[in-house]
Amino acid sequence: MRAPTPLAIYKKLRGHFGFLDWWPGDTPFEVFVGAILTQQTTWRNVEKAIANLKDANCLDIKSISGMRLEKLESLVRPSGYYRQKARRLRDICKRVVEEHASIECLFRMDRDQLRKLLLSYNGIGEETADSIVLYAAGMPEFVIDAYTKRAMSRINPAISENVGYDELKSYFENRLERELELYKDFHAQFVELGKNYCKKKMPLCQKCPVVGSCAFGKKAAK
DNA sequence: CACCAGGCAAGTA
DNA sequence: TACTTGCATGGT
Repeated sequence: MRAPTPLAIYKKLRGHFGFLDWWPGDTPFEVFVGAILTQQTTWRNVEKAIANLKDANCLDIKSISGMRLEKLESLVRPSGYYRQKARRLRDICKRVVEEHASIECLFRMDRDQLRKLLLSYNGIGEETADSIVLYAAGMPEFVIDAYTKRAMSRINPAISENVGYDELKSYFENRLERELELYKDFHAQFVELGKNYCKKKMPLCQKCPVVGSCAFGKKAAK
């Protein structure tokens, strides 16, 4: 049994979970902030932080870039690592305001240039940069995260859970059409799969919707 | 109680 | 280059 192709995996997930209207945010800036705050944290906690920023009427780049650090810390506290995140978020917003005036201007950049610029900010790594490019700027950039690595390592024995970020990203991009809605929904499907069927404590994905093609599941079923 | 969540950057060898 | 460590709240 050969490992399923990315498109075959997507079709199975899509059939199981349906289309996921994922990471909606009222504005691109809200998505941008959410992408940074959600690092190594549950979305539930990020929602609290975002709600705090909204309640304080501060969910805009000017407010955050000029805010006192202690105030921003108190607002984003529920998202965890709050001191690091507050400082990094503020510094990133400051740089965007100073060097690009607005998020809208930033997002008018070429896709590769935007990604490189985002990576140059302290606090934005590969996954966050790609998430921002894909969901906030709306450009097709495939996102890899811990769930994607874990799920793929179980679905395809040739892929290690410790696979490099760029390596796995290229694996998908080389086998899929570069299409915005596909990239957005595929990543959402992987997160849904991860949360429901592919957690660390669930080494055998018996109920996994991709189980028919999952080597790990078949091995366990024997 | 222990363990984990949609990472990142700085430090070490 | 490749590993290790600190960061922190909130849910199960």
